[in-house]
Amino acid sequence: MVDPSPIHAVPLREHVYERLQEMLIARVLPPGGHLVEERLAGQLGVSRGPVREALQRLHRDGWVTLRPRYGAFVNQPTPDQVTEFFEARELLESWAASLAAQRCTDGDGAALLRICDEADEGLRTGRAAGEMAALTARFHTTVLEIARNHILLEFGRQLSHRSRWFFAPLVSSLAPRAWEEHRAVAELIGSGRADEAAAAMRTHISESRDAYLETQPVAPDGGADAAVPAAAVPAAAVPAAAVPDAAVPHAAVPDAAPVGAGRPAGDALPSRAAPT
Amino acid sequence: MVDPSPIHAVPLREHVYERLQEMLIARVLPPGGHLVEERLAGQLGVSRGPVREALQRLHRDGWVTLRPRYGAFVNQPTPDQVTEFFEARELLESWAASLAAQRCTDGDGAALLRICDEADEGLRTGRAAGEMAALTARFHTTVLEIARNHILLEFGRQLSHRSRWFFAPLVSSLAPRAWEEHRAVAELIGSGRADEAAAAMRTHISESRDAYLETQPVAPDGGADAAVPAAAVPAAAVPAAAVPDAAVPHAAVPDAAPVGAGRPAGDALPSRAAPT
DNA sequence: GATCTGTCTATTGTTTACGATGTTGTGACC
DNA sequence: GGTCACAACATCGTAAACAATAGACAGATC
Repeated sequence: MVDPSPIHAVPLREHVYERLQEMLIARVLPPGGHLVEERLAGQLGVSRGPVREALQRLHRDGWVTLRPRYGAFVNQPTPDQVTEFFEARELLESWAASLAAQRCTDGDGAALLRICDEADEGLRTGRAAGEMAALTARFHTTVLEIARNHILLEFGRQLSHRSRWFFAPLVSSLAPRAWEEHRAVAELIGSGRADEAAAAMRTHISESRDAYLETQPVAPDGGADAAVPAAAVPAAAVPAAAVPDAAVPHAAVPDAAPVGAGRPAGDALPSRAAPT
Repeated sequence: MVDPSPIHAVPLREHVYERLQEMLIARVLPPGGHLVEERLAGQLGVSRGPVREALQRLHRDGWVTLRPRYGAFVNQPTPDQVTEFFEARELLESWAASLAAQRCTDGDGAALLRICDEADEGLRTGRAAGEMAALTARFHTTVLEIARNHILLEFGRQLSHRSRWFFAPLVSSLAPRAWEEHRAVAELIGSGRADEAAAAMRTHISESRDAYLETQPVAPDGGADAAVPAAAVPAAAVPAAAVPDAAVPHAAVPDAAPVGAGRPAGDALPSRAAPT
């Protein structure tokens, strides 16, 4: 079962973690679904060890719930979680914008604007939604990097991933507006106007939250309720959308290609968004 | 070798994680030291599995550095890390104080003040430094809880633990002053004055940083994790540039009592500080 | 003497197998 | 209908083994 390609520069658990993240974002692993170590291990072509470790990290990062002796279940955002998520983002990122404005070099500012340019180009040419989402993630991560605080960066990265998860079904709908706001933030950061940059970022995230809440009905809190009304869900697919959270004892999970199946480093996965 | 007590409500890795944290705070595992899975497993009376998982979590929480095929090394705070740490704390906790002031119930306010009372009592009677540190942690965690944002709470908890680690050697010296400030914050939160509470908390943490820097000489830079080159290169992997240099290849680590040796739940460890 | 090279050792990364334990759901029974 | 025993399932932990590799060390070469 050892895969023939000898390149294992990074531990398997990392690959598994990323693969599972992709599957969660793509809703291949639907909210409420039960993640069984052995089944995942079989699907990914590894043993249970790395899967266990990846699941624990997914748990710490808020993707799944680990019930001590029973298993891992895919989280689905409750209204409270959505509120808290955007609140945290608003805090962290507006502060990051402020710090970034104070610590921004010419190169940093240029890098931010380059991302905006690339996004504009992408919007004109109608690039894939996944790529645009990756660009968005890169913009926000870059702001965090310019702020030059590794703790903040780490926290922000966690939030950024979850953001991709939330927005996966409707990512394209709000892109043009968002990128106007991104550019405004970038210019304020580049010119060192800290307070204005922070305010702009706060507004941006606040609007992004409103857009999310208008478009995306959140699951009712308690969880006993099944059948999320698929009404307002845009045509953006969502394969197994209405999943009853409680009681999906054996949610059938489609197969997936084994991990680490020979591929040196580039790892041509559909969307590799998390930058750096 | 199976431990005779049958009560394993929580996974062993949790116990191991907490035990290792204690050992790190107590400097039983000294900064720069090499943590060898098998040795720790032997010392704690468990197998390698739970130790691996605990080490990975310690890595993710910033306690140790994990070098892919070589091992786990205890971090030691560099000046930059100290700066970033207090910066992050100042942000998170002042924000939390503001939110807490807006969302504080009568019971919440009373709980905060009760902690302050207990601390005053402890200061008068000269209670152990470890207990006072635990009280401090509890105060800050309680503020985060009153803010009612689980993401913020989780981030704050991570910072709080590291705080105990930083301050372990000098925890008693700044206690009385700190508790005056704590009480001031508590009263502002209790009376709902958000902006003032935030400012007070910011001041408190800022002073706490100054006290730390005056007393504690920080190690010269070049320590733990790699330096992120901020923006510019999005794809570059940057595999841990600056190595721990300190080079304590086989730091002798004293023995420790096995984990989970009997004891149902109360777990009478010397200082059980992390509240909830 | 300094540098390069090859070997050796220690430790991690991963797999496999097994037993113990806790959770959940089910069906018998009252 | 409600309660209890039981079986199925999945995790949790242990143990043992092996491959791969990073680092240390000794030896050869310049």
